Amino acid sequence: MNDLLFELPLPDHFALGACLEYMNRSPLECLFRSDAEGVERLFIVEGQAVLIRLTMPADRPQRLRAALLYGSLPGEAGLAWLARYIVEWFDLDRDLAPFYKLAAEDELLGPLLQANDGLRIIGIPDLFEALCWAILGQQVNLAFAYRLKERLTAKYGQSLEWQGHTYYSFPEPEVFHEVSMEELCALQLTRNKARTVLEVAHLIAAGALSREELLALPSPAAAEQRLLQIRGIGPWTSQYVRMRCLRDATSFPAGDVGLQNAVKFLTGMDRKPTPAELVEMSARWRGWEAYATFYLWRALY
DNA sequence: TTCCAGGCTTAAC
DNA sequence: GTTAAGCATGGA
Repeated sequence: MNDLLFELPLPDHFALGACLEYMNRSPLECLFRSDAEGVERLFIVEGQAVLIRLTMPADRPQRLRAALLYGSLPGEAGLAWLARYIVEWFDLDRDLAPFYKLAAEDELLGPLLQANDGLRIIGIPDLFEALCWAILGQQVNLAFAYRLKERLTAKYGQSLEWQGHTYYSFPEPEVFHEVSMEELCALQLTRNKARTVLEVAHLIAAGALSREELLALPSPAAAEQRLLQIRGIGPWTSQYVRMRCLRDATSFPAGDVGLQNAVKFLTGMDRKPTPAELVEMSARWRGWEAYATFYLWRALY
């Protein structure tokens, strides 16, 4: 089966190849499977497992093609949901021209722009997944964060075997209703991570927290404040979620150690810049701080 | 063994 | 409001 589902028009300054290079950065990623030409992901659409592959068709290079590898054809609403997810995933609605104009003149970003031409911030459209990924990534190295996500996903998510590979979808928050801290700690989550994941799962499952609600707040800063009210969610996590889920291009995780290391490496400083120094530096990227961050991260891999 | 990793909370100033 | 210490875990 390889049915065309739909094709999405692509904006300027988009290159699937550059996005895939980012997505291929870790072999430990469990929520999609990517290669040099495309990416495959398992979705649960209207309760049905649907395995999708995204590519750029050679005959229509300005389009992103979604093909159905396995599962039943979703209905109209399901297809619209999928298309919206993909737009959010690759940030296709954004006009990147202003960022490219600004970054081309920038000492640090200029070279990164060329090396990653057409890269967009790869989003995490689902709020629960985004929060969990940020929580799991707090204060641990990325390899370990990927292992934690894989364990959480394998234990509580849905999966599909197809052509010798196992595809996973991230667990729904409702699944954690009866899950205990001890159960999550057995997966090597610290108590703080376990407690925060459960708290977030309960809030979302109860309807007390949602992406729509956060986006409806008067400002991204208000959304950040709402997230900060949750115990276990600090500045880094809320800024990270603003950046990768809420799609706020001005979010700037100045406390991020990866960002600090990238700037140290690119500037040749003999120490990591402080968060205050990074904030000061980010003035020249105003309006595009999140994109600057995402491109700077690329200097590390 | 020590230090670091895409931090957070709490307590003290 | 700012800073310091404690926390917990794997990787190099």
